[in-house]
Amino acid sequence: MDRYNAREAEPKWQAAWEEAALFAAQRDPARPKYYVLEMFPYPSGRIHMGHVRNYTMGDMIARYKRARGFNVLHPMGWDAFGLPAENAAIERGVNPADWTYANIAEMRAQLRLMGFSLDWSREFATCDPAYYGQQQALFLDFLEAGFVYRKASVVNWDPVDMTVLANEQVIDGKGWRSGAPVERRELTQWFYRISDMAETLLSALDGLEAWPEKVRLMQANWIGKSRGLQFSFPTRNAPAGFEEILMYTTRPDTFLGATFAAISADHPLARALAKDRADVAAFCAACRRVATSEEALEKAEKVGLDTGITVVNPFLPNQPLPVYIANFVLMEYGSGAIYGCPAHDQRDLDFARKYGLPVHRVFLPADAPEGAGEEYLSQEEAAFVPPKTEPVRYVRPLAGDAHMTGQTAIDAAIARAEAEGVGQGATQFRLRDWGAGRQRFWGAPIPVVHCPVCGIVPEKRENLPIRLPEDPSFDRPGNALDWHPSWKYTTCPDCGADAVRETDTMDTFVDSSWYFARFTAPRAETPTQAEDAAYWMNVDQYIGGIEHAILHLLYSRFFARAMIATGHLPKTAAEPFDALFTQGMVTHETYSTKDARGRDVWHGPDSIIRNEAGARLEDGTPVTIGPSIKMSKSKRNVVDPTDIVDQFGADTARWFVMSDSPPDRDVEWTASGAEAAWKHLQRVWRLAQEALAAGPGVPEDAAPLHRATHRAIADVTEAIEGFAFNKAVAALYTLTNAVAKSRAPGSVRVAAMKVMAQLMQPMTPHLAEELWSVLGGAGFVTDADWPVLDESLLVDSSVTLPIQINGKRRADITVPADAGKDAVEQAVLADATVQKWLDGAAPRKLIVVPGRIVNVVV
RNA sequence: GCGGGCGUGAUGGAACUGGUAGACAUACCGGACUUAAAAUCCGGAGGCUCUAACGGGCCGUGCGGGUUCGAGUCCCGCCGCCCGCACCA
Repeated sequence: MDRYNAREAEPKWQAAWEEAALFAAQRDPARPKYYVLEMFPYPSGRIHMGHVRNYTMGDMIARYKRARGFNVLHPMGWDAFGLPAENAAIERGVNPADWTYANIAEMRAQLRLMGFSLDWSREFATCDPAYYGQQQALFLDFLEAGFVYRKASVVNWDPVDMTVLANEQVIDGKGWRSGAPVERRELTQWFYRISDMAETLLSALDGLEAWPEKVRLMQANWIGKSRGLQFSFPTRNAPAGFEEILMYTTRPDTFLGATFAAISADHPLARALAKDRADVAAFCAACRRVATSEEALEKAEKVGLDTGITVVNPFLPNQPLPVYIANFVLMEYGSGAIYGCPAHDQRDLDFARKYGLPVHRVFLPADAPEGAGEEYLSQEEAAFVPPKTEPVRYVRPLAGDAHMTGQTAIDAAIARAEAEGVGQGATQFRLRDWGAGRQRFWGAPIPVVHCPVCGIVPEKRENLPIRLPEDPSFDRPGNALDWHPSWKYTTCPDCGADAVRETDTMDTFVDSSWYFARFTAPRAETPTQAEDAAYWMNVDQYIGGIEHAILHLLYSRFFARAMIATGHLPKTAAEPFDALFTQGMVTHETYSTKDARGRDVWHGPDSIIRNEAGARLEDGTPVTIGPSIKMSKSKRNVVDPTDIVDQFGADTARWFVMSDSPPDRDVEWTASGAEAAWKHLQRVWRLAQEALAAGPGVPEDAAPLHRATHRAIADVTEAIEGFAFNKAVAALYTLTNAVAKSRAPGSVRVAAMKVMAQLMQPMTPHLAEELWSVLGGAGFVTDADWPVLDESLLVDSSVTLPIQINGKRRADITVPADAGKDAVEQAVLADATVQKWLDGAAPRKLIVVPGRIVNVVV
């Protein structure tokens, strides 16, 4: 009997689908649409197993929905701007565009081998001028509508590479590439006004019911809403212009526990003082030397400098508070100034003890005994920070009773402060505006011109796209657009004077913030096309990695709203992704040996001989087997999907990554697992051949196979709908076993195998086509309707009920499925095992759950 | 520190709103076929224990308690692991 030959069948069916243009989506208002999208890849050069898993999930949904009669849009493109292309240019002297497009060609070919049902006619790369030109048009509309603006801000600056660094690119205070100490610089930069939408972006999260709770929480935390009191304290001894300091607190109930105030080193008052006082200047400079990364901040000791200035708390006029400049106060949050309440904040307490400041208690645990120690903390005590919802006993209440919860006290404190004109309730967000300019070459140029006469002037729309030059050079650090001999020199679109282009390019997150909308009309002369956007939006199912839970998804939600406001999307697209699924990673064991100096040397799976006893290199050197972790080049625990396709075919890889592990968890790639998947597909193929060759068989055996087939239809359908692909695979194994055991007539087995082909089509489409074809199915199985479930076949005529005695299973009983409670009770009481346990007595209790279980209490 | 999630055989995992724990698979063991191996097919299997056998018994979902006729599932208290966020005032 012939084996199933994936190497021949897969290209054959891919070509046939292509020929029939099965996956080219056409707008068709008569049919319900379904838009399924996987996060598009960065063209790094090769696809990896993570891609295979991600796109197989999307393909399963796309193929399943198509079979259910939906008009499916399932596009693919390339998130093609970014630093790796520039690094390749610097290291190897290649042109970033050439490098990128070569990678795209390579990866496109690899993706096509997988047989995904993608509409390749909609493909684009974000580095295509046709794409980023429309992005520039969007930018101009956003600028006009006020969604984009310029402001000065403090950034991490690498003085060697001459570029701004993201916090993630600062390692131990040094630039990740240059190793130079990072400076904090104030630069004028482009920003998206996302913070104005903080409230909307937060409250709309509630409506995203088909998003993982985890992602919604992460976004909510990132937006970081807090309710508190904003107020000013009058100053003494402060320079002119600083008669008061604006502050913010979320715990105004601790107002009377304030014993000091602190401002950021970047606070205007600190800067003013630094001009005249060397000690202040030196201290502030030292604070700034610490990079803004969280890691660096956490390690830094909390230090402060007494300015000699004091502020007066209007509720404690006789206790002026010293004002410190402190390294832990952030200018970016609130107003850059705080008061310290050491008794109820550990950080403030550490600071107070270090500088010998008083520690005044505001409240005690509700059940604390009255008496000594009520007003001041002893030296050993930690700060008392109970949840706001917990009732406590106030010894220094600003307003309200002695006994109340923190929240009640906060509300009362705000009310009193407002009534006395001392401050007002205010909401703060952690979310800051999105700095969207990068001093890099390989990004979409920001389409504005700096004119010495007119200032910042938007480029004329008819001049878009503003293309990147095709001949950049990377022989010196910094932004190649800046060094280009001619590119930036232009004339002012308004007055015609000599002017220079903006050389900042857009953050690559901009590119990915609207590509899903562009896919609905990828060749339109405007960013989107109204009918297409109205028909295809929203994305019904979005699938990608959890690593994009915050930035990409938040920026996309912002962009969708800004695009609605500027007329590029229908109002219904404010939340562009109806459902989100975050898939787990593909992991693999790691293999290491030690070199002469005792350092780890990593080995790839294909250089290892692995058996039960362990692992060794081909020359016999024993190898240490490490835990299964995400496939990565540095640990070399990578399996190339193309190798698997060569060896077993795409269907095997697809089947394997859907098996065993739930899609939101990690799946461990193993050689034996891949082989087992391949064997299973071969087995299915063999069963089809056997079914075709089978004779009349045993007619009585037709019914069980018929039932097993419909059980599989029910289970696979439910599993796919519920994103439980591992259970869909399990249900198909069960059906396979049923066919293998069946002695039903050949025609019945052929019918079962045709259903098998239909149910396997979303996972292993090539094998499914081959089966469908030899079994005599009409047309493509890819184009066939989903099999129709006959629910009556799911019900058995009799059921076996377990019998528990005192909650322990002791026996079982088979009764007609429609047997009434009385009939079941009688049958149970007649059962030999039950009679043995009852020993002649009547049961104390008899619980019958129809169709489920019986419990006898003796 | 804050927030979230998870602990089930050798392994990945399954178990609907409390109702036969371990589906399905991997690895493993035994058998058939074969000169042999591979492939394939058939069978076994949570642990302990009693029995010559057929069949029983006890224990068992991280640990300890609770609710219930009945708990992997619900409640309380611990332990461990993973992930995200964090000088956020």
